[in-house]
Amino acid sequence: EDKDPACPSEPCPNASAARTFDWMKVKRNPPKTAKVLEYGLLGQSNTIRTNFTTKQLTELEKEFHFNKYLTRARRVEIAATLELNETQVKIWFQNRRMKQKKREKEGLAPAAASRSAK
Amino acid sequence: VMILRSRFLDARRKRRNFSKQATEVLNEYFYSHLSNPYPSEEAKEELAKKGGITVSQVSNWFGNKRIRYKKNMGKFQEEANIYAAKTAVDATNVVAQGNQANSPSTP
DNA sequence: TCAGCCGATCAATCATAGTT
DNA sequence: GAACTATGATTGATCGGCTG
Repeated sequence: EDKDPACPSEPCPNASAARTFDWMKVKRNPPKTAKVLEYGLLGQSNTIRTNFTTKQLTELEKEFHFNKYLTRARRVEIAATLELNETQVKIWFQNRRMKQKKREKEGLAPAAASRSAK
Repeated sequence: VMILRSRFLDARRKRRNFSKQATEVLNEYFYSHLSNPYPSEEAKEELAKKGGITVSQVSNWFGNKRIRYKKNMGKFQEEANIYAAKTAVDATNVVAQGNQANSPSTP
């Protein structure tokens, strides 16, 4: 069985095997969280994912238990207290809510789960 | 500012590799839909059922697979060929168009 | 017109399981 | 058994669509 002649060189746009489809080219914009802080050491933007400290996470989690949704005022408050952007706080709550939903959904259907008895 | 990599507390991360069966089902879908490997919620449920895993695990698998595949396509060529031979439905462009009565080559 | 939310996904990273 | 690789899960952040 012969598939295709495989293309030696070049971006052969018609190879049944290894074609590059659009989804493979998708590129996300780097996080805007790149702060150039005080120092002018810019150059490469800190396109790094912010690592929240345990303290920040603890506070956020605490707040989440109190309110699943934040008001503008509360968000400003928390952001200031934890030294985060309002956006970061907003996004954190959004992600947290999704996580919560996922948890509930999963923890509520373990039903039959027995593959092969080992 | 040092480490703080206190990622501890995550004892939950007790990973277990999927069964051969699950991996088989997932890869079959992935490679037979290589032009658009984004299963719908229904498809995910179907795959989850066939593979004996959860829908979330199916989502995680596809997420990881897509990223890793495009990161290093060459590394998956062999695997692609293996599964490509198994199920070939997908054609260049996704599909759809209203016909739904017969599938050309499918037992 | 526009900011916040949802749902899905990305992308980097963690921690472990499997190989060499 | 260390060193390296394969892989499942987690998560801050992005994308597109919908809505008040």
